Amino acid sequence: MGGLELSEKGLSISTVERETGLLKDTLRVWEKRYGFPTPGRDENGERVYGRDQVDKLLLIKRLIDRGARPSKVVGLSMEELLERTGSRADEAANPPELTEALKLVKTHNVVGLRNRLDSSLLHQGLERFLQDTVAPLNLMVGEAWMRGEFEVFEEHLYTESVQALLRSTVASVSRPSGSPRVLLTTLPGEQHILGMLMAECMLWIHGAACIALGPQTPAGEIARAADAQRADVVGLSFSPAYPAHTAVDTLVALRAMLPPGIAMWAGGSNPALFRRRIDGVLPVRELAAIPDAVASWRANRSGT
Amino acid sequence: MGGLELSEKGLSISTVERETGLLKDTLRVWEKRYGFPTPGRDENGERVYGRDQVDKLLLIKRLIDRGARPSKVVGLSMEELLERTGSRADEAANPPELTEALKLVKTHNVVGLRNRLDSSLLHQGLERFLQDTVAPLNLMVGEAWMRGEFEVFEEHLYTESVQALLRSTVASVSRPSGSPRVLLTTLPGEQHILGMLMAECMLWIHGAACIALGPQTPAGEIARAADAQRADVVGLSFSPAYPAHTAVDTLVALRAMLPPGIAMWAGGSNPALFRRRIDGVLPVRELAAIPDAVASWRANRSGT
DNA sequence: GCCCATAATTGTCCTAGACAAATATTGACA
DNA sequence: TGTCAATATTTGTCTAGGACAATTATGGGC
Repeated sequence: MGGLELSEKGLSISTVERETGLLKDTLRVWEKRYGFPTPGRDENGERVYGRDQVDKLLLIKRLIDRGARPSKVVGLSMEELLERTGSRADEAANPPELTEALKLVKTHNVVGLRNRLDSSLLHQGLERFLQDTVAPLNLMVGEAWMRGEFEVFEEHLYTESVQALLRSTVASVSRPSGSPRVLLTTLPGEQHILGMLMAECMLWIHGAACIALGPQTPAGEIARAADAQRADVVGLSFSPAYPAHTAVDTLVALRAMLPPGIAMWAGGSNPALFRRRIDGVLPVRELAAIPDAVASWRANRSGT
Repeated sequence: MGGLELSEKGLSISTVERETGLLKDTLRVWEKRYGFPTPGRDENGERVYGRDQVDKLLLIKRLIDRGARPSKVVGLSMEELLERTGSRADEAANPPELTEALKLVKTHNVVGLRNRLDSSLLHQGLERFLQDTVAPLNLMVGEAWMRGEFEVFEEHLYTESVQALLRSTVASVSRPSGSPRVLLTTLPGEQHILGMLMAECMLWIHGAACIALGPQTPAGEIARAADAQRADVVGLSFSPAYPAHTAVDTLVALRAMLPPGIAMWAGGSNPALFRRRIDGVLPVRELAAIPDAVASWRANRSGT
C-alpha cells in the first residue's frame, strides 16, 4: 500500500513531501512545468527520487521562501542555486564569538556549544543574549545550511541546544503571573518553536505571563483556550516556510472568533505578516518590538 | 490559490488533512466508498468540511489507530462511535490522585496541575513518577479525549505541563556522560515527543548518556549524526498514529545504513513495533523495559 | 485446534485538466 | 520621472476516476 521508504535506492513521493514540505501536487506540477525534479520510476510506475534531488529541492524551497520565483530557480543547476544564496562577504561582519559558536556546531561539540551559550547568557543577561546571540546565530545557521556548509542534523543539534537552554531558563519562572496574560502557540503545520520560545523569554522579562500551548493548535481550539485561560493576548509565531495565505486567512478567521477585548500578536520572520495590515492583529517584526507591544498594551488598558 | 481556511463556514480539504493527519486522497476515497465525510461545496466546486465532521474524523482515526477497520467505523453515527470507545467501567480502577490530576486539567488549572505534578515527582522519585503517574495519566487523557470529555486544547495544556516538568528535570543533568551513548529522535512526520522525553529521563536514571536531536530527523541524517556523535545506540519513538509500514520500512532502511556496532532501539505505543521482529532492532514495549535494554547492552559490550 | 489458499479491504499513486489568487508588466496620466 | 490602475503571467492546489499492491479476513482441509 504505497509507503515505500528511503532505502539506498530512492524515496517515494510521500517521503519527499514529508521531508521537503512540498505537496505531492506541487512536486508533480514542477516536474511537468520546469522539468525538475526528474524522478525515476519503480517497477510499479511510481516516482522514485534520489537523495540529491531532495537536497536540491530543500535548497530551492528556502530560496522561494525568501522571495525567489519558482520559474526562476526550479531547474537551475546546483552551482547556479548556490550563487543565488547571496550573503557573500558579509559573513566576515559577524562577531567572532558567533563564528566560534558555529564552529563548535560544525565540529559536533555539543558540550562545548552548551558551555559557550551558558556563559554568553550569564555574561550578557537574557535579553541581550536573545537579541545579540541567539537571533543572529539562527540567521547564520540558516545561511550556512543554504551554502551547504551544514548538514540537517547539525542544524537539529544547534536548535536542540538552544531550546534546551531557553526552556530551562523559562522553567525557572515558578508560576505564570503578571500582565498581560499571553497565550502562546503556533498554527497546525507550523513546527518551528524556537521563535515562540524566544518570545516567551522576552515576554517574561517584561513582566507578562505566558501560557504555552505548545505547537500546532487549530484556530478553534486557540479561541476556546483563550477563553478558558482568560488570556489578554493571543501570540502566534510563523516561520518563513509557513504558507503566506494560510497564515493570513487563519489570522483573520481567528480574529473573528475572539472577542475584541483579546488582542492578537503575530510574530516571526514570515514576510506575510508585514506585507499588508491585518485588522486587529499586531505584527511583531522582531524580538525588540515585544517590549513596545507590552508597554502599549498596558497603556491602552490603563486608559480604559 | 487554494488554501481556504477555517472561517466559521468550513474548512478546506488541506486544512482537514493537516488537522486530522488523513491524506486528501484518503478523505476523498472514504467519501466515495463509505459515504463519509459529506463535505459541502463552495462556489468553486471545492469541498468544505464542517467542524463536526472533523471532530468525527479525529475520533474515527483514533479508533483505526487502535485496530478498528475503516469499513466498520467510518460511517457510524457519533453515538455508535462513542460506544466503541471501550474503557467502560475501568476508569474507577484508576488511583484517585490521577483522577484528581485530570480534574485539574478539566478545570484549566495549570498552576494546580503543575504543583501536583511537582509534588508527585518529589514524593515518588523520577522513575516511579514516570511509570506510575505520567504513563497512566497519558492513557487516561487519551481515553477521556476519545469519550469527548476533553477538548484538544486541554490535551495540549496537559502535554505542555508534563513536558515542561520533564524538560527541566533533564536539564538539571549538567552534561551528557555515561554509557551507552544514546542518540534520541523521531522520524519525519512523527511529532509526538512526550514518549521520547520520558525515555530520555529513564535512560538518564540508568546511567546512559542521551544526545537529543529533537523530532523529525530523516533517516540519512540520523545515520550521519550517529557517526558524528559516536553513538552506541540509536533510539526512536513512535506514537500509535504513526503509519505502521512507514515505521517498519524506515527502521529496516536505517538498520542497513548504520554499522552493526550501533544498536537500534524502537519504543512507543505503536503496534507495528511488536507485531513482527525487525532484524537488528530492539523493540522497547514500555518504559520498564529500558533498564533491561541498558543492562543487556552493557553485558554484551563487556562480553566482547 | 492450526495452517494455507482465496477473497475482500484499503491506502496511495497515477494522469490530465481547471481555475483563482498572487505577482509581474504594461500603459496612462500627473 | 514617479504613481496608480488595468491586463497578463505565474503558481499552487483542487477536481475526477481509475488502478494496483499490500494488508487483513475468510473458508476449507487436516
